[in-house]
Amino acid sequence: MGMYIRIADLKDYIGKQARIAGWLYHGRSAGKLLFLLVRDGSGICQCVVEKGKVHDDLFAQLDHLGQESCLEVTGLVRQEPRSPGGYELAVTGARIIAKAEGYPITPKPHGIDFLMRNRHLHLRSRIPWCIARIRHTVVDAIRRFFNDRGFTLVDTPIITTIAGEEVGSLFRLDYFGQPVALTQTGQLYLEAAAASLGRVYCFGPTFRAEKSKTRRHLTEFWMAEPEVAFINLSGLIELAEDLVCAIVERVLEDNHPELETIGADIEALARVSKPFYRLTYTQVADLLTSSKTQQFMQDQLQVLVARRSEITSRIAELEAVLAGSSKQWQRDKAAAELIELRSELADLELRIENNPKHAQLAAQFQWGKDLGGSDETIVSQMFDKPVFVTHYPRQAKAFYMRQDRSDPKVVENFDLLAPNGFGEIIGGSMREEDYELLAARMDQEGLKQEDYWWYLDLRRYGSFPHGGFGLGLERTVAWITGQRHVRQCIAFPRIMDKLYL
RNA sequence: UCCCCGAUAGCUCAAUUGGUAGAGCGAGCGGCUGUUAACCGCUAGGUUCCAGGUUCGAGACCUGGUCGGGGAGCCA
Repeated sequence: MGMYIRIADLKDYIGKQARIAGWLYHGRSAGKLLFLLVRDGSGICQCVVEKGKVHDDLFAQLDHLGQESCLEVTGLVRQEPRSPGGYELAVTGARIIAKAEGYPITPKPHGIDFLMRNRHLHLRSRIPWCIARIRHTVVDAIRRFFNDRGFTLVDTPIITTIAGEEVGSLFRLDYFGQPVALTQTGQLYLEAAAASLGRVYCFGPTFRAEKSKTRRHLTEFWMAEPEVAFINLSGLIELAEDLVCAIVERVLEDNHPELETIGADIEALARVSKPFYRLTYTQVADLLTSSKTQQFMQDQLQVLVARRSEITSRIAELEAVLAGSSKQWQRDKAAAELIELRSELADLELRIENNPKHAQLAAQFQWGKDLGGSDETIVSQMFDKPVFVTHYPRQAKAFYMRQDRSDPKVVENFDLLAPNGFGEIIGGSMREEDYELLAARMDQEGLKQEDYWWYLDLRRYGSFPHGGFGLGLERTVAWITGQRHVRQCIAFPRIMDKLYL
C-alpha cells in the first residue's frame, strides 16, 4: 500500500531498506546514540540513530523530539536481540511530519479519571491498543461463528417502540412527538426475523439507563444476539458453549502477544473447553445455602487474610527503604511497588470486609429471588470453567421467557457465568410460543397488549418453538483480557452519569 | 437512592499527625555509542478543589458544597 512499510511487516525486510511512518512512543538518548520507539498502529519499532549517520541538525531535532510527534523514518532493517521486537531500524534518514510538545500521558502510572478524560489520547497507549485488538478479534470471531452456521445477520432498529427489558432503564426520546426509546435488545424484532430466515443474529449497540455504577456496567454496550427457530433449551446452551469456545480459541490464536502484554491469564483461557458446567437455579440455590459454600467462603477469607499480612509486611519493608539512605533508583522502585501494593491492599481490605456479608447473603438465599451480584460472584469463583445456570423462577424473569411445561414455577432460560468471579456474560432463553400463556404473563407484568400487537402476531400466525441469547461484548472482552472494569473494553465508554468525551 | 474513601506541581504520590509544602516522572538545559519505565547533573513549575469556621498558627481539625473513585440494589 504505497510509500510506507507497516511495522508489523518489517520482519520481511531484514537486510533491506525500509521507510516507516508513525508516532514517537518513547525516545531515549545515550550520547551519540538515539533510541526512538516508533509506533504506527501495527506495532512498535525501535529506531536507532547514530550521530554522523544523519545530518547533525536532524540528529539534534530528533534528540529533542516530544513524545507522540509524528515522523517518517528510513533505514536498514536488521535483526537485533537487544531491541524489544527482536529487530530494529538503523536510521539513515528521517522527516518530522508534525511535532508534539508536552504530551500529557507519560509511560508512568496514571489515575483512571485522568486517563478517561484523555481517552482520545489514551487509546494510543499500549494496553488500550492491546484491548482494542482483542475486541476486534472477538467481534470477528462472533460474526464468523454465526455466518459459518447458516445464520443471517439482521440489523434491528436502535430507535424502538417497545421495551424488551425493564421499562425503568429506557433512554427515552421524542420522535417527532411520539415517545420512543433507544433499544435495550434486538430480541423482539429478531424473533420476527427468525420466522422469515430461521437462524438470525444481530450485533449492535444497546442502551440501558440503569443506575448501576459498577465495574460491570455501561449505559451503552454492544451485544451479539442470535435467535433460532426450531431449537430447544439444550441446543441453545450448546450453541452458547460453542460460541464462547470459538471466541476464546480465536483470541488465543490471534492475540497471544497482546494477551501477554496485558497480563491476561492465558492458562485459564486455555482451559476453556466443552463441556462447561451446567446447574439449575435450584441446584445453585442449594449450593449457596450449603455448608460447602460456607466452607469455601471461609477458605477464601483465610487466603485473603494471609495475602494481606504478606502485603502488609512487604509495605513495611518498602517504607523502610524509603526512609533509609538508599540510592535514588532503589527508592523509585520501592515507591512504585508501594503504590501498587497499597491499591491491592485496599482491594483486599474490601474483599475481606465483604466476605462474611456475602457468605451470609448466600446462606440466607431464598428460592425465588434472582441471583444477586455477590451470589453470582461466589458461584463463578467456585468453578474454573464457565457455568450455565438454568431454569430460573418465572416471577424473577422477563415476560417472554418460555414456561417450563414440566415445572411451571420455572422458565427455560440460562445465564452463562464466566469463571473466577467475572460473572454473567450471556443471558438467554426459549421464548414463550403459546399465545395464551404469553398474553397472561404480559397482563401480570402490566404490559399493554396493544403496544405489543405485532409481537403477539408472531404467536398468531404459525407460532414456532424458538429461543436465543445475548452476549455482552465488553463483559466478554473484560473477562478474556482480565480487565477489572468494562470501561476499558470499549473505545469511548458511556457509564452512568458520565460520558468523559 | 444508599454506604465507604479521596481531592496537594502537568502526572503519580509524600509531608514525622496543628508549626518554613517535598520527591519521582514529565518539561527545559547539559553529559554519556546499546538503551529497555535507561542513567547522572542543573533549572523552572504551587490560590494544597471551593466557601465559611476553630486556632497565635490549618494541606491536616469542624460545617456546607463541588468533583472523582469504589461498593450495594438492579442488570449483559
